Amino acid sequence: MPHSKVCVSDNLSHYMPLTADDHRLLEELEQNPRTATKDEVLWQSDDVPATLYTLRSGWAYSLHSAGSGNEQILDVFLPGDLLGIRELTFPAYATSLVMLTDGVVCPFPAERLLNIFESSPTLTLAIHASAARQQAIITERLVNILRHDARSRIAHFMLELYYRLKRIDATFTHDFTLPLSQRDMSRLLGMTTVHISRTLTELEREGLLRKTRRNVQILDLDGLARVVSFDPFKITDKLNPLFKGGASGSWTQRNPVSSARPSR
Amino acid sequence: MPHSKVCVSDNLSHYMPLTADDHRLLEELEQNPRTATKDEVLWQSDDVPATLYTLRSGWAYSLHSAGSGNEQILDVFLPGDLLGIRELTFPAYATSLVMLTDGVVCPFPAERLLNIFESSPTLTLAIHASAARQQAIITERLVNILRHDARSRIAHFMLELYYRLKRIDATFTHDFTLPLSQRDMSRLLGMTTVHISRTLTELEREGLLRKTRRNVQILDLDGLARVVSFDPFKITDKLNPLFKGGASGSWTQRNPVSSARPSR
DNA sequence: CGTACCTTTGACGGCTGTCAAAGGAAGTGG
DNA sequence: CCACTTCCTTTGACAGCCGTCAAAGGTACG
Repeated sequence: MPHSKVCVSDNLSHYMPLTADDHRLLEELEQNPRTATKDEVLWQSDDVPATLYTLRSGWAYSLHSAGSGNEQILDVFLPGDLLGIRELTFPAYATSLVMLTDGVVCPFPAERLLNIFESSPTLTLAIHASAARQQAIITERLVNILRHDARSRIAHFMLELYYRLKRIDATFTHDFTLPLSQRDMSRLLGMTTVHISRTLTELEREGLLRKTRRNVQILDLDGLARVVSFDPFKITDKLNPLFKGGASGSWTQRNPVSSARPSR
Repeated sequence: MPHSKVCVSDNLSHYMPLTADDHRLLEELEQNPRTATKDEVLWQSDDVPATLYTLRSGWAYSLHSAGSGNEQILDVFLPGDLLGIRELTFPAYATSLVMLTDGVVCPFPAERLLNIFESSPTLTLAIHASAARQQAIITERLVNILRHDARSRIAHFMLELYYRLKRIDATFTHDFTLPLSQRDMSRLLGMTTVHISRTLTELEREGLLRKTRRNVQILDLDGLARVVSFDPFKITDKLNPLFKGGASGSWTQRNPVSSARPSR
């Protein structure tokens, strides 16, 4: 297993302190863990969203298919992520969800999430903060893709993963498992596998990054950051100070704005 | 004024029936309308999100800036849209919001939205459905950009606008005002203005589309749809049948799943 | 040990960016 | 109403990044 187990509580408590009740509500979501095998499809395009998942261990991705051979990976999900919120309100999924490695997922009915919305404003806010970060990751990646060349695209994605993994894994180093093939990366970054290969070779020749079949070594973090400015603040755990201390009750009495974004 | 006034009630009631109380809550958001002039900046990157807006009339866009001359337009907002939800939970905006035309906006404090979340589950759901569609528009556009050439990018964007405008404007025809310059389109679609110009000329020569300085004529809707398959269902007003009839109360008793997505 | 998939490398072509220049449209001030 | 400025649009020449096609070697798995 590439990474240890992370539960949704661990993830959401990054955003704000959760009460014992909140933790209990989240544990209820994870009462039915089951193993999932690499390449297993948790849902497909056109399915009606009814079951959500938490990802306890392993990696997964969402795949947007349009015509034959025209596939785009949208999300890469890591342990602790909540799967399916983005498309919950639609009458049909626009993407499929596929396991990238073996792992453990916890399916739960969508209604349970709605019960949380009714019973805990704090958890509701934390879940929406989490969903907003998932969207921000996509947005940052795709903005970068639109405006930079192959070298920058790959550097940006590696920095994204670096910061996301460091957040969930205390034992994390600059040498980590990456269960994505070059074909996966091509479908994520909008390039051909041929060009992915060429560019990885170039990055290694420059001493920035070394990718083997299932590992990545970040050789020069600052060098990568010079290639492309990835701003980890864009997917920060920090909340809008309006919401400091959680949501319930005191929404109308505004908290003092203790710290705006530190100027860079 | 390019388009008539549309209020948030009109927008959100597309998703589900709203009660009189819901309409009243939404009207409270729009108690302070004010005019906004073209190029006016409603917020900037790094501001702390505290005030949200509804867009009553006129167009606006959100702009992601990274370094000098490196700007990307993320959203194009039309009358009736709610501005700022996407970044509400972040400690700082990642984008600026700029008026594309003169218009009328209604600022309201973020706390008011949170009060809605507490008092109306139905409205909460409608607002999140709306936010999810805003995200889906970005996702569809950027997936298309990654996988298609300039002709398809422009065709896709025009079809997106066509369906979005038809939704809010009953008097809408195939000949409509488009307050976007070619420079704006270049920042939206990730191309240079030079290539936008070339490609528009090509599309007109093919009899698909004619763009003048501030108008667009869709000459051949089916022809455009053959260039790139834009699927209006991906940004549909239809809700997940789980939520039919609104949110309150009956969440735990699942409604019968009346109709899955019609097969195409 | 054989098969399927992944990765690497080379040659070639095309789409799109860059650079440059000129014409047109809109707004401003006299 | 007319100069003047500024921004937008168009067109051409050229270069470069990246896709396509092809083939070969490597790795994992049964």
